[in-house]
Amino acid sequence: VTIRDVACRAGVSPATVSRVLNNSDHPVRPQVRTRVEQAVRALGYVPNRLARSLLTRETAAIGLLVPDVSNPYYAMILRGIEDVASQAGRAVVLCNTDRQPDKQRVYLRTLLERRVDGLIVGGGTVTAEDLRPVQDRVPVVAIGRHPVPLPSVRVDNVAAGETAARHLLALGHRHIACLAGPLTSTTVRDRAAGVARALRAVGIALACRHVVATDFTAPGGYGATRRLMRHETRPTALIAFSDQVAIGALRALRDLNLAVPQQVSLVAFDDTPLAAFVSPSLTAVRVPMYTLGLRAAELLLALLAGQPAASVVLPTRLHVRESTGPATGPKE
Amino acid sequence: VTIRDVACRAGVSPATVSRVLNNSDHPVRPQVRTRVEQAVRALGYVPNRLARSLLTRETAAIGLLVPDVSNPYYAMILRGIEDVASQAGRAVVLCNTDRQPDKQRVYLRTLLERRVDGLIVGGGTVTAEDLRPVQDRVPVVAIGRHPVPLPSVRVDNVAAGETAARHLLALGHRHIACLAGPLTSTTVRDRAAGVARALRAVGIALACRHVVATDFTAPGGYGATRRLMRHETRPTALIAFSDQVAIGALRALRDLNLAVPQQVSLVAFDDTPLAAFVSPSLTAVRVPMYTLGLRAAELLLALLAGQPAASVVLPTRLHVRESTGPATGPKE
DNA sequence: TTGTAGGCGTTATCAT
DNA sequence: ATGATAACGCCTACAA
Repeated sequence: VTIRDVACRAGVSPATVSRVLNNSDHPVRPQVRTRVEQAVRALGYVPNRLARSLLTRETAAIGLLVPDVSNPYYAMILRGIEDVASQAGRAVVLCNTDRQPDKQRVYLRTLLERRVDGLIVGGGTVTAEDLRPVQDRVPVVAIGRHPVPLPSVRVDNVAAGETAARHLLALGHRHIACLAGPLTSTTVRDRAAGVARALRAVGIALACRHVVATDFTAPGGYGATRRLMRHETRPTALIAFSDQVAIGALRALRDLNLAVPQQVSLVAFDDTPLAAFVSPSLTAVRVPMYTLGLRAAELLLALLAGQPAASVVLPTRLHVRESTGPATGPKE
Repeated sequence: VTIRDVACRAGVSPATVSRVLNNSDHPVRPQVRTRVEQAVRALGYVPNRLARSLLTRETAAIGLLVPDVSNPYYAMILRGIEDVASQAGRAVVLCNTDRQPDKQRVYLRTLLERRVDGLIVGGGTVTAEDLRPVQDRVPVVAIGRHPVPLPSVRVDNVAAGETAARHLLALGHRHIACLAGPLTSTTVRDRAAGVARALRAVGIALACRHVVATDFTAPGGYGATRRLMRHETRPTALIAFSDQVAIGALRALRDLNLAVPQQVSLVAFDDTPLAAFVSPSLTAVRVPMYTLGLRAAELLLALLAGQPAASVVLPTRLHVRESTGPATGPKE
């Protein structure tokens, strides 16, 4: 059932139906308008956006490329994006890349074929080469720092890393290690750089083996912690690059009979709702994930509206809770 | 740049280009084929799926309606769906309904306008009326039990509820309460029904005030637990309807100086990766969320391929960990 | 083996 | 105020 059928039934032309449906500013006699509306209802007519898009060259769809939505970090970002997109009448097409270059390429390609109006990329792992065929066709907004120059919404992860490290340094910790995420992630690298910088500022070097790569999961954090704590010179403080990793670390430390924070302090990143509820509650650097998505979507919409792109850097803040404490002062 | 431009540059007709691009079984001279391929590359031609879809009446897109992707439960489901969809060359359009009827209606409508090939609904909150205009246009698969008859993929939540309750009964618990989710969710109602049934079987009634509604979050679980434990007759065991809720409960119990499992036992639902890592680790009924999404997508693809729809019921299993123990036998 | 032409469902332009 | 007509970019009979 097409617009012609409706036109037929209402005894008008397709053009008129179109005008009624789109609340066009073109004048339509009220009589006719209601006749059309009745016909629409009677026939259960649902306009075909494909046909419309073909003509208008707008799909009202945006693509989202992230490593993995089952990671709460990206799930929250996605929620922020979808909220503003839907409010603007736009649909979100989701793609999970798992940080795999070939997946990324394929997804980017199909998103272009689908003629999304714009897209948002996260994870910091899309290359300039992947993006070249995309960038001059549709606006692209990045979440997080990307190797490619792109309008972006991000937090200053270097500063955040420094904040985490300084907190521990202030508590007297000198042996600090990182439970990082995938080392291909710019976010991970920036946080590690921040930690390293804060340590260097007080004359401490962050040894390579004190930055343990893992994935952003609790099991990953668990394994990384156990591996790390095997070393003869155990760190007295850990910085986990996500809440999930921190929760895994917490369990590993418990299994190793290391009390948190009495023997080992732990700082987490992200600060999802869980951080405040686990025991001990996690001292964490809050990253405003929902807002990250929200602002990214807003930025993209602005670009689509022809407005200038102003990259955004959102603030992070350290929330001190139970998982950090003074370096074993009493004993040593 | 359209297919005509490519045709032009390659010195052939659009039809030939189309045949090359779609690997049509229609014969094309190898020479010509490579000429076309070169032209495609030279021009950076990206086919327009909208135009294609308009003609073929297939968009290779599927819609997904869930309450909230930032809930790990749905995030995992989404991941499962997206994995099989992308493998089948299909895109997933995500919609967050927040269980709000009007949002659902709007989304269903726009998904129809976009001519998705089919859709998957989760959350058990879509009504028959909402679905009527949809169902006879595109195949719909449900995740979880729905008030509407629909091919579905689900777990037996009644049985799962029974399992959880029986575990506690076997440990000697007689005062059992539920930290439920939104009572509009069929999943929640089924689990509660299962618990009630198991209790009834041993002559215990599940009082209304022992089923506390909340949302599926840690703060929600925290608040619900505190409210519940104010009662003079405290339950000795709690059943939380998600891991998040359970983690909130764990914190509330700690704040109330109630030891888990010594004074209060706790069973969780879902069993996300976190469950095994928090302390005490959670005895939980595992719900295979990823598989739920996977199978739902497979079911939808089967329907789209014209194959018959066979609803699926996935098994759940109780994983006993640290959060449950015998009812205060020694003391009472 | 290749090309031509018609149409998928809309909207925009130009008449009326 | 309404209608006819021509695209939008592609696929697919059918013709050559």
